[in-house]
Amino acid sequence: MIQSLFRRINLFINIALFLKIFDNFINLALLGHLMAKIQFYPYDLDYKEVDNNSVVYLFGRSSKGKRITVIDDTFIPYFLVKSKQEGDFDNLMTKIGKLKLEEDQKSFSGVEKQINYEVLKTENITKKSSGKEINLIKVYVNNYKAISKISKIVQEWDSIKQIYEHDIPFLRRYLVDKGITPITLVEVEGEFIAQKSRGEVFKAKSIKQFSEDAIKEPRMLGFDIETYNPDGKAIEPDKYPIIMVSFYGKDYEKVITWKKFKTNEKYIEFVDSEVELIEKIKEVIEHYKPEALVGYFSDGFDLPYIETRAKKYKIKLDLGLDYSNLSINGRDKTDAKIKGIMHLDIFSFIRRVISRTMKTERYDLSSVSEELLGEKKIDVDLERLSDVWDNKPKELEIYCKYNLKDSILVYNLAKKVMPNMLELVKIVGMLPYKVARMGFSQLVESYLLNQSYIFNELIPSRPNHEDIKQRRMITYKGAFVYEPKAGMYENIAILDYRSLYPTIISSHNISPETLDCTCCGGKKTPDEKYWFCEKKKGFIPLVVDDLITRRMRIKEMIAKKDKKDAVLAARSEALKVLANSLYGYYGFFGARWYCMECAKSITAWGRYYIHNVIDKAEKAGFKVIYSDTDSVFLLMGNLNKKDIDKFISQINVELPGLMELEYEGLYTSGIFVSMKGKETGAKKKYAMISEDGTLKITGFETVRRNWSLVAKNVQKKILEMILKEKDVEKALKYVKKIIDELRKNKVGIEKVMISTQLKKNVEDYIQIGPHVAVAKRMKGKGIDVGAGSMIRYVIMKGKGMIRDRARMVEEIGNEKYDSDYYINHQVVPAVESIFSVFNIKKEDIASEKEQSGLSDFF
DNA sequence: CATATTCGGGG
DNA sequence: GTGTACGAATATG
Repeated sequence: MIQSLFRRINLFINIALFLKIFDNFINLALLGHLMAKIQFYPYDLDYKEVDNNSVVYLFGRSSKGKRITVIDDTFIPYFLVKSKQEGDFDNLMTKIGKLKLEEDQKSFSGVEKQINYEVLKTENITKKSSGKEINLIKVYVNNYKAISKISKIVQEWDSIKQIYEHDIPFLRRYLVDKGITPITLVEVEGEFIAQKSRGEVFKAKSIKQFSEDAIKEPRMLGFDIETYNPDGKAIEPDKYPIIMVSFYGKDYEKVITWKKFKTNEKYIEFVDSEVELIEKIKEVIEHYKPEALVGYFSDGFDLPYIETRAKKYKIKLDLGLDYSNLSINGRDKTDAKIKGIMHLDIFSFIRRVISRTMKTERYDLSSVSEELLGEKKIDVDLERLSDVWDNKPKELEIYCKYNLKDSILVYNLAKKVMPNMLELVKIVGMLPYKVARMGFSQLVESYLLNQSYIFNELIPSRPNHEDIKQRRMITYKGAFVYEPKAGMYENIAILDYRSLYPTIISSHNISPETLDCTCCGGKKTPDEKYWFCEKKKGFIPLVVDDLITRRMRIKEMIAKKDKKDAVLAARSEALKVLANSLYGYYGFFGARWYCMECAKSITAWGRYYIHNVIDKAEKAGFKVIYSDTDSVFLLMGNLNKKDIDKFISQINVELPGLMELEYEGLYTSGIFVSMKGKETGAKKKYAMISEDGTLKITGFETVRRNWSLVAKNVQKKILEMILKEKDVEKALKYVKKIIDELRKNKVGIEKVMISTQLKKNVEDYIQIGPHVAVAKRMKGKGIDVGAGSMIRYVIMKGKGMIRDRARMVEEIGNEKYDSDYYINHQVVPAVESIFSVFNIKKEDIASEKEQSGLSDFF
């Protein structure tokens, strides 16, 4: 019955498709093969080999707002060759020009197909390399696969020094050489053709960038699935079905589920089975026509899950604009692609790019939404979902709400970070789909590839495995961190260097080709034996200069506006991120422009400049209490803001180029704690309170998962009491009160519960921790737990090892939790380093007696 | 203490 | 994607 229904639906789709093609034919007839000129915003690209040719497909929005696929087969791939002797060029070019390879390839049907790889033509060109103009042979080949095939042969010849630019990703090469920036307006000449596709298809004769005008508000659709997942176990798409899916877009909200219950919610739609639910997913995407499909961890969860389920039912997920299937790539399934639709996993982008400006330590949808949108997920007990699904469908409505809310959050997050993503796309010139998944090193490299073409710089090759292995072993001295003296301080001014490393690269001309130049013996790097050219600006310093000055211009524009401009702010942020990443890129083992000497020199100069400020600050009468990389913490003492300003300008006159020391702010008080069991102050662990009363906590592990809530809360509370109210006595009393409540078992179970995730199956553990012991017992009771299960347990009173006293919350009954454990292993360790600053020992914190001589401590 | 593994995110 | 994330944190030898 259902089968025949599907056949009917399929037939219907096929008829619709036929009509569409027919419609295109009519268009074609009307056009009469007339060449047309159109403009569109490409937002996704793909390439294929057709008849031994490399063909590029550009998917985008036409200037009329419709979906369009532009086919371009005019680009000829190439690589570069450097010969050993320049005199031999003509002979060599002729020899290379004759290269041709044939290869038989078996196709699906077993028919052998012949593939040709051949050199189409050769050219003599020049490029800059290591600061010099060099002559190269540009070898054009018939398709992109031929690059690796033919370059490998050429590389072996005696007359060849080296091959270059044979390892540039094809689409990257295409975009750079054609001068096309994704998402901005591109002009194409050609004609509309009939081809199976969602939207129009246009065959290009020529293509060029038209303007910097960028696509406005991509049409987005947020989505999220819920799956049947008994016992909160590791996720198993092979075993359990998808039970719900939600979508949220502009004027669109929907939840689809296949268990019926009574509801008045209009957004809930019922189907009869998981099969129908998957078909419905396809239908929604077909009708909504999103340009961007956005999910949260959808690369690693939603889309792979949907794909696995669809495969089980033999449903084709031909969602691409060209009806190609959804493809899940990457060893760890971390890349889900739909051709012609930007699938954006917003989690990936936020964690990689946005995270550096965020406070949250966890990147789950709820924490991220709370920080960026000011709202959380709906709080439901997901562990019950499978039970409700089986036994109490009446209660499913709240789960539908929960499901929809996730899509709403994802949609709003995507909207929020879209300016950042699109600005990065424009600057680095890479596709949104890619940018959303790139780390800093890749973003930087993408930008450098673009800039190389503009500056006519030869692109260095990727390192091979051996290089990477060696590079990984190299370590070098990093930034300077001052060892603070533990204690509480008042009136602290923080000064820092604005963009320290980028301005060092620029001011000291730190670049691979300016390193140890032969034209001038420049100033030697402190602590090192290198120097950098003082006559000719290097490629990367030029790029950094450009990034810094562009950002300054944008900041001026922002200052002139009275309203907050999200796009300008995003552009400024993107430029800053790229400039800041160049230092790390020099030292990154996978980098094309890897330069360990450069990275070393940057940190060496950094140490030099920060020491310089420390020394001069002390001479000027400030007491330095802390310093890390690019910042110094000064005690104001008898000095005031004017003295600070004077000091800063005194430093700044002497700084070269774009380097600048800035005033970060004044903090009314701050606390530095000592290292565990040691006298010395801990680096990177302090808490400060600024003039406006905001608390800044750095390095304290207040947010770690396997701490009980009571310990986390106490730590934060007492930092506030000490810094805000400057009342150590109150803080101590507070801790004692909590300890007393623990002793009397008055603190609620939810606050002493500890959550730890099982990393593997219970049987596989050799070391039995408390959470494993609990899991074992759960198994004994027939509760199915395994790798991935979150075990929540409480340590109970009694004798013996801690693991034998761990109980799951449901087991507790009238028993009491072990107060001593929570006092001595949770609360006291969380606060002892803070109190030891005031000479209060842990015995004093935990002692049952009311502290008699508290005043002794002050 | 060095090396191997696993985790995140998702239900 | 001219392919095979990544960097931190934890577990094991």
